[in-house]
Amino acid sequence: MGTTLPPRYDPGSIEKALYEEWEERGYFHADPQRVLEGRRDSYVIVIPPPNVTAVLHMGHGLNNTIQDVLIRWRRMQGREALYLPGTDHAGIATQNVVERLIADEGLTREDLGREAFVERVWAFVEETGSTILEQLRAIGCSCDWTRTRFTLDPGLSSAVREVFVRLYEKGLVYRGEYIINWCPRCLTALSDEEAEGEESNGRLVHLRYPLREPVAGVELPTLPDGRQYVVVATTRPETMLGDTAVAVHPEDERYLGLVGAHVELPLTGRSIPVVADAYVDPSFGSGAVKITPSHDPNDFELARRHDLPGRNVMTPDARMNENVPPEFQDLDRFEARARVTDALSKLGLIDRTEDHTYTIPHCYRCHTVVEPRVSLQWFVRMKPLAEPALAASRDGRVRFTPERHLAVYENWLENIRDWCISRQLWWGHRIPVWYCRASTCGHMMVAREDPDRCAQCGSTDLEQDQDVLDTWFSSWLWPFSTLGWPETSDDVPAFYPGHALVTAQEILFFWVARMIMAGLEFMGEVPFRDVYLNGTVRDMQRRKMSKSLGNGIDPLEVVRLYGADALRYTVIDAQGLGTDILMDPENLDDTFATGRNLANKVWNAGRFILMNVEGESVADPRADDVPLELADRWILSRAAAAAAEVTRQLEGFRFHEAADAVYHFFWGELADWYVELVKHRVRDDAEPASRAAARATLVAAFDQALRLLHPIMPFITDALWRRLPVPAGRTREASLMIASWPEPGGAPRDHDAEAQMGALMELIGTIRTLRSEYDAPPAALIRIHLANVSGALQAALRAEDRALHRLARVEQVDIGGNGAQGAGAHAVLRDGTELFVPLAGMIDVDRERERLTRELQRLDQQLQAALVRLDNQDFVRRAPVDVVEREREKAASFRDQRERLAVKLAALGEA
RNA sequence: GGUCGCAUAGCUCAGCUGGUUAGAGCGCACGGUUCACAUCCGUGAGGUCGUAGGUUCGAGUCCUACUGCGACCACCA
Repeated sequence: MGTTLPPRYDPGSIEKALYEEWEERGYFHADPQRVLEGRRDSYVIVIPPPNVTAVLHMGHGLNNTIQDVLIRWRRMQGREALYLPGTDHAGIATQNVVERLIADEGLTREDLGREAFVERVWAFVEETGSTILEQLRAIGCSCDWTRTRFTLDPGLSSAVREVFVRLYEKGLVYRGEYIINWCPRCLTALSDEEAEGEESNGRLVHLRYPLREPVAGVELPTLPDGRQYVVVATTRPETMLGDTAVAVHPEDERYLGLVGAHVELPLTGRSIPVVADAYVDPSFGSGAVKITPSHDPNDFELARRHDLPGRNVMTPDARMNENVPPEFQDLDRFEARARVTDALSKLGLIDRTEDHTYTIPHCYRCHTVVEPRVSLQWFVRMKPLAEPALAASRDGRVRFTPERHLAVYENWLENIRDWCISRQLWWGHRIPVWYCRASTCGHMMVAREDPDRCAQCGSTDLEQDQDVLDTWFSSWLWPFSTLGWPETSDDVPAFYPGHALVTAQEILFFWVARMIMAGLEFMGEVPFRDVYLNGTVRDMQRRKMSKSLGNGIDPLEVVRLYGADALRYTVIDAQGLGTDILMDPENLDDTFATGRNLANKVWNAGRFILMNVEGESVADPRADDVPLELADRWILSRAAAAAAEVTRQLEGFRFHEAADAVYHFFWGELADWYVELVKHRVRDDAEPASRAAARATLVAAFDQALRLLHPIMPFITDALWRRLPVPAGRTREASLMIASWPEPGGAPRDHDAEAQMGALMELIGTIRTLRSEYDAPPAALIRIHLANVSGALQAALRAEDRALHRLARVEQVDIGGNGAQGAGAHAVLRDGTELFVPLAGMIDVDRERERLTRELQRLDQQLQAALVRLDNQDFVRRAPVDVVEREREKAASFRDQRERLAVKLAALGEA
């Protein structure tokens, strides 16, 4: 003992060593045996695996802190808590990063070839891939690092294969030629979710398509050369080169005679038919639509219905191909757009052009405008998977917090479309499909193990499908693939299903919904009971933090400046239910003030307490022979209340409220009141029994506060907790991390003590207010008069007879009698106790008179309101008895107070 | 176009099952060197709870409409 703590908390000096110690002692490790043997219930959170190339940002900071709070809290509750870490190979994202790297060397991935390129990516991943996991340690995440997983690990890869094969065998995986979202820059297919709509300003160009031959009975405008024409509109004029029809609504009277006729497709000379289809909205534009089956999803569908051919006019990188007139060949699509418009204009075939705002899909990785493209891809049939997932949310097997996300989730599942899972990338899980290359065979094999010969013809000339799977095809298995599935293990039965899934709402569809589907399909159970969707971290202009905007906050910088605890507390305190979090990247001092200040306060309270309890043993305040005083009983009762409150809030994922509750107990009650109340009792010269009780209570209350705060601020709480003395005969864990959570109801409330201290605290507060209001010199001792003193206050004044003197500088208290005369300040406490402070020579009598007048008016209003209510027969008859009773008491008390006030006012007037 | 959400102090937000005088932090103002802490302590000002109706004995809380924001989804060329 004896080493005094420095007056300022220096997180840097304790965090790293503490973390290493926790890890070395195995506190992070979850043991399946303890669960399987029934000794403990599990509590499992799998991390949303960050991209392997990612660097920690505030979004991760918030997300992982929430997870760690839940994990640490449950661990303290005695659960076998597993926080399972890992990373995602992030197909396109990672491939793009490495492509950019080799571009600096003047190389493309084609230059390297597939094998060398993939090796290159592996090298990069091995070199940098643990960065983000290391950073999670810095913010205190208690992950079980012995179970760190990567989506491309052999085990997880075999899970991917198993799932692909099973779905194929069930007929839920199929291959087909469809129109899909294609990124012309990444040169791969994308799922619908990966194509993000972004609003942009374009032009809606109305084109004139001349009729091949005159049609009778249809009123159509004519060109100068006398030919009739129909007008069609498009935002992408270049696609007209791939038109294979024009469509009108079957009941559109304007065009009835036109169906079956042909128009000439300008610039190409091709002749294309007019078809009728209900998809066309007669009220939009001219009511006629150009049909480009190869470049528009709706047109693709319509063409299938009408057996129309497609005509692909673009290369994979979105340049015009050989299917267009020579003058447009090889032009980029946007360049072609301008040239086609020009050419049509010269021919007098542009009817008009208007500005148009519309939403077009962009690649979610590189933001290039997606080009719909017909190609041969692999898909998962989603309806059969979505139905059980819907049922699970409807019967409450999965709950969403905040609840409103449930509707979004269900809406998506109800309208689910098939999932395009093949990607024309090199980095990822290769599709486990082989094609026989023997000229007469061509057999396709879908296999768990790499085949060495064709199952049909025996040829060894096999070629594996060139494509890889969507990254999310491995992520959706994360809750069980990380536990070793499909191999049998102790981990699966011990830790599946898990409990909470904490993530950002952006990946509700990408990941959460699909995990629920996969869990139900392959494990027969939902992967977690609760889905908590945390808010988004934004800057003061509410913009999302991003690298490109440069408005991010580096969590490690915050840790360096204020410590991990300050970071954690700040984000947890800011995480209201369903709210975004606003932080100012320009002003870290203010942004993290809440957490930083609290850490400092905890540290200093710890200093004070340790300073006073060092060197001697302390008792357990609940032991029979400890003569607890009022303040002691009060703070112990408040500690019990805080435990109940914090627990309740955490159970409801109300992080802000949980943080607020600990904060209020710690700072507002323990530090501001209890510590001040007992300062004189812990001194060496204090009365020994009283001193012993105060020291015992101080230690017990601080212990409780540290436990409640530990999930949010693990470092500072453990560091201080370890130095607290242990009551004789008691033992304690080596770390707060594995100590027990104060269960609500574990200690009884003391309602008498709370009422008595409440009255005393209000009295002290009121005296302080009056002193401040009348500018009483801080050191000046005063005398007060009390009348109509409540029983609670009487008891409190007896028990804490020095509190008024110490906390409000009151040197004498006169109770009852008629000393309350002359000029002075008057106040009535909530329990009806009247306070009179004679401040002769110190107060402004006029001002006080004004104040009392205002007070009188206020009381009048309140009295009136109460009387009106009591006058209401319905209220009196129907409202609960205690409510009516309270109203009566209130009215009586208002009337009482009013009378007394009037007297005082009169007295003041005469003074 | 569809679905959902939000509107409470200067700012950011709590207010959970409708029930004492609607709260917190920050900011602001005033005062404070008492041996835990100025990253602190004490005190204060500041609210017709978006608008209009309704339900109820009672509404910040429930219902309806309106206004203003926002999110997600969507095939109007």
